[in-house]
Amino acid sequence: MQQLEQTLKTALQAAAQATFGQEIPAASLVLQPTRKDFAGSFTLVTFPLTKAFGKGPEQIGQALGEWLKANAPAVRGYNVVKGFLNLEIADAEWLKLFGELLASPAGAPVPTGGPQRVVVEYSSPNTNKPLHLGHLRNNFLGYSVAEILKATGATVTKANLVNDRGIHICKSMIAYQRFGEGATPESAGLKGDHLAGKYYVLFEKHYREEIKQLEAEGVTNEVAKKQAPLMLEAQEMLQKWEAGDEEVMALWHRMNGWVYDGFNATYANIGVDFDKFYYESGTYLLGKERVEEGLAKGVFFKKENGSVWVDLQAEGLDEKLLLRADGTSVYITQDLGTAELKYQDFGYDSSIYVIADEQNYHMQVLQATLKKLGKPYAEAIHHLSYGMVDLPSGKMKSREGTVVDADELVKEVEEAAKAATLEKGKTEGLSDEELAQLYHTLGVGALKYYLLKVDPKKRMLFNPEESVQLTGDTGPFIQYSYARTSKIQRTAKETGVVALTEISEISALEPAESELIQVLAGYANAVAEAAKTLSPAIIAQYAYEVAKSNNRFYKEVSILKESDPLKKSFRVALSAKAGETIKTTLGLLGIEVPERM
RNA sequence: GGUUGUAUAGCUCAAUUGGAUAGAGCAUCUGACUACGAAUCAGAAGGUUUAAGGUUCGACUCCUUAUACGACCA
Repeated sequence: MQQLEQTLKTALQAAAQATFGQEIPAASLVLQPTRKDFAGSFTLVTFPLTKAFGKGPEQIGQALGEWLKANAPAVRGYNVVKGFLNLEIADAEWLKLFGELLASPAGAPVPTGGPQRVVVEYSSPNTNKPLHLGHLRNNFLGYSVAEILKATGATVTKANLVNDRGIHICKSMIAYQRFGEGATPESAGLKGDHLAGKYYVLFEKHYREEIKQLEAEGVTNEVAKKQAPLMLEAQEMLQKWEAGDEEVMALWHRMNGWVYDGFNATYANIGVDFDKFYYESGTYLLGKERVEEGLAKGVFFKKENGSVWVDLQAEGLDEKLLLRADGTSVYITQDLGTAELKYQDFGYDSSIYVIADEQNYHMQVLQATLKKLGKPYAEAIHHLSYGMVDLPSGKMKSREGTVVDADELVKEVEEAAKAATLEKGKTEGLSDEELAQLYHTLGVGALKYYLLKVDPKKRMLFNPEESVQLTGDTGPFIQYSYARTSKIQRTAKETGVVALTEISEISALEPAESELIQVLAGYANAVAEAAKTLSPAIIAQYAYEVAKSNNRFYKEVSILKESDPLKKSFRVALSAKAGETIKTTLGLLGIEVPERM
């Protein structure tokens, strides 16, 4: 694509010189793909040239187009609609472009001049409850953004900061001590994260009852919340934890171990991975050191009660608490430590935090605070802020039992894929393991595509019925398009058809062919744009576009039934390239492709 | 109260960053399988882009004000 666009731009400059004796300013020399309803493949907008050239937009378009048609071999024809010059490209140019595509291997890096060493932090779960739908959007986004950045040639580290300490963990532990009766994941027949989550819910339930009880005795709600025995116990446990109490630590290790086993199973199931785990329990002390450093430098200050604050009013933010009066840390304390650890470990020039948009303010504070400390990595911090996932019934609330559990959801989409596959009845000869793998590929593919196709920064609605849809703008639609190309390649191999490598002998192209080539050539653009904006949605849209174009090509021209052997092997090659592009593009979203479905 | 985000077809989302007649999918209607795989393709219908002003050759996009919903900070 780069080369063809360059050819056209050079030709346009020559045309402008020849007809108007002037250059087209670089800012105006932007070619955009021609809209569907008009003839042509590339469009130059001529409105901006009217002043410089002293002519009307249509006159300019006519003059440039006429010159190009006569003098530029790449341009086969043109048409002018108002201020738009649409250029039709000669088949030979499309073939040359296809030759370039064939020469560049699948997944070749797309250099963008963006950051080279990147840390993407995502997932970052709490160890007191299992993953839910909201985490899925986070995990899919983080994984995908990391893959997209890798595709630009960057060295990317996927990091997971586990929130493994704090009062919420103690709540689960207290409830387990009281009601657990020594249960283990094995004895309970539950994944470890679900087991821990069960006790967290139990804590909340009994805690609410205690509050009610106290209120009945005439205590105000506010006081009751603080004085409920369960809460006092939990706080006592937190202090013991900070003091390193042996018994508490043993229980903490034991329960967290269960939870990690559960998380790892979920991660494996949804196909995300990490290069590095950080634990809040291992970073909050370093964070406290940074607070001390800030005090020593005089950029933080202490209030009379001993709490430590940073004043960010000059940055348009407020005063922010960094350390409580009793010396215990708050959320941001450990963030200061973690940022530094990550920098020590990986020396990033970009550090991406995949965190929901409710933390926008928090992330601004973190960055501003690091700047105050004069940390060189403060500028490298980027918050990939994404919107919440809503359910048709409203917001997810664990307290009201309206959470969608991640493991459950995956099971459901697999079931839907299974039902649809059995109905189609096209999978004869596949083993049970292969079938299970297929249902998983399709189900998770549908789910990932559904969550990733929406612009990350937008709040989105999760419709359970739509998420398991397999037709239309969905993951399986694109996977199906791939499966067809795969079948073509298998049959071609069996019948001894060899994909063309020397394209110069092909003469005329069908519209569906040149269009597909143009779409395939857009891969680099899509990756560059997605990397710049940290938006997998752009990749999802591109994948959909490729699949559509590939389907049209499949429908409109014969591939294996073509009688001309040269054309046949050209089309086999084009189909193969389309399949390959779909595979690498979906790969950037963490979606796999089936050879059959 | 302060800061901030969002508002596009019945529903869920796009719109190449200021360009053409605002596009897809779902749902509705019509057509195409003795055709390389119909999980597909072709088509119809569906819009005062929340409202009112402004900027200019040109606005869903930028500016002002208002309204609605959300998030965060006291």
